[in-house]
Amino acid sequence: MQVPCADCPIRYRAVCATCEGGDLDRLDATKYYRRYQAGQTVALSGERMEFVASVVSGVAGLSQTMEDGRTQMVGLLLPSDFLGRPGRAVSAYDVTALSDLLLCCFRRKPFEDLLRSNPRISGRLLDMTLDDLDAAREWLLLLGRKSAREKIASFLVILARRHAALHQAPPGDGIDIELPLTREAMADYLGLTLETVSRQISALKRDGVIHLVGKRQVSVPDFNRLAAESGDDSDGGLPI
Amino acid sequence: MQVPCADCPIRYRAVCATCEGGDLDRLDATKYYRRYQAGQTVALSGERMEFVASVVSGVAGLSQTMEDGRTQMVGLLLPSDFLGRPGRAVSAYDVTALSDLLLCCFRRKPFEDLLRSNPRISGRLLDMTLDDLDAAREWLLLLGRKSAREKIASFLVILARRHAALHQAPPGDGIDIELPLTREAMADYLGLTLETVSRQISALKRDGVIHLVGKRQVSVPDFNRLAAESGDDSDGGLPI
DNA sequence: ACGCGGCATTGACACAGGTCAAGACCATCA
DNA sequence: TGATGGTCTTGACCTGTGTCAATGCCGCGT
Repeated sequence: MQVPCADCPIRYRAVCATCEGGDLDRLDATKYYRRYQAGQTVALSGERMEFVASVVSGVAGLSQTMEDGRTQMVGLLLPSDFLGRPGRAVSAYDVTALSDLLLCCFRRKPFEDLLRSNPRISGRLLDMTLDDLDAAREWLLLLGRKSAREKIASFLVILARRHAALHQAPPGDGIDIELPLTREAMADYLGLTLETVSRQISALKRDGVIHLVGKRQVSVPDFNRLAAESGDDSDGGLPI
Repeated sequence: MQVPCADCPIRYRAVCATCEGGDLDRLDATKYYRRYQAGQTVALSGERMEFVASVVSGVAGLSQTMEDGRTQMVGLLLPSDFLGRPGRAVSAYDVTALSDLLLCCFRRKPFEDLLRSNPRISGRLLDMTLDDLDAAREWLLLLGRKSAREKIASFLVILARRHAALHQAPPGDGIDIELPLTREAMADYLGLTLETVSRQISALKRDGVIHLVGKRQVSVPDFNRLAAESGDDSDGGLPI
């Protein structure tokens, strides 16, 4: 049931991207897959997690919850993203499968050994972590300063960009974006309530910025228009 | 004018923490200091930065600005924190000295060589980056879900914790916290306006949670009370 | 001693987004 | 075919925080 690393869909974007030959064989030998259904819990904050993993397909969310129940999603893991912190077995977040999810897992110990012995992998992980940090900081701007409408537009832009990055094609007009999250999960991610998410999506639709196909798919007639609604610098940062 | 690494105040917390003997000599030989006055710009978003650095003393802020001028601080660099991204010379953020600032700098090239050749340093940097990521994610919760009052309290708690961590003593009652930021900088960091910051500080004072000594120093009669106001889990996460 | 400029505080008011509540839509299952 | 439960939408109202404006505080230079 396992795909050989050489044929893996995330081969060139995941932690293993820079591996070759022997290293890849080694990973191939120790990896194992895990599947989760939408809604299932992958790990709980404060509990041990015996593995680290790459997301092969599907979407996972990292979230934090306050004592009174308020919750904020603090990370969205899409295919090729890395889950878990080497050197710290206790999860700092609740990890949930937001859609059906396939993980490519490595037990901690062998993976940490590999990290220590192989600068290719540790370098790649450092780079991915720095990217995560940049993404988190972009999210700080979104949560701290953007209006609800801008938040929704930004979120759609990010989904489109990520989708495009994985398929190596720039996001253009007329693309369809699949929303892998419920309105509630979007609200958790965007620091809003689900009602506000719903209202703003309706407003963007009313204004012709997006069209809805069913409830979970949006099509974007004019990508630049959407990008403009997001409030970000139009020049759009670094190409990835 | 340079302190030898062996006597450096941030010796055991900075990127260089895990270095010894020859490595330390090598760093000692290539490092150089830079000083900035409060308010000075260290780097601008989109411009090249020729060095990476550790903060020796003082406070620096990373911030992002939207086209219409809204700004959000996305990182606060305190003594021992690392500034700059190895492998990417163009700064993604505006970097400002929030107080008088002393940086211990390394030119990019030699530092990147060292990173490649020395797993001690690259491992330490990975660990620090993962800590930064965790800190950023805590900040996401703060920006997305906390009330203005909780934001202020959380900020004070963090300053107290960081101060304590550097001096290896847990934050107790009766401590004084020096605010190294103007109300405006605090507002930028907390996703508020300076007026709201001012009002909430006044409210915390009125309620006896804090006392003000001048405008820039707060004393905390009951640390647990303050921590409770922050809305965080009381058990307070991992000890550092 | 005085006036100036930067910071901070406080008040009055407006408004974006939260809260509460009612219903619509739609797939599933008896 | 209708009942059920999950998801989403929409409306009416409320509240926390932003906005705008006035004033206070304090260190500094002359």
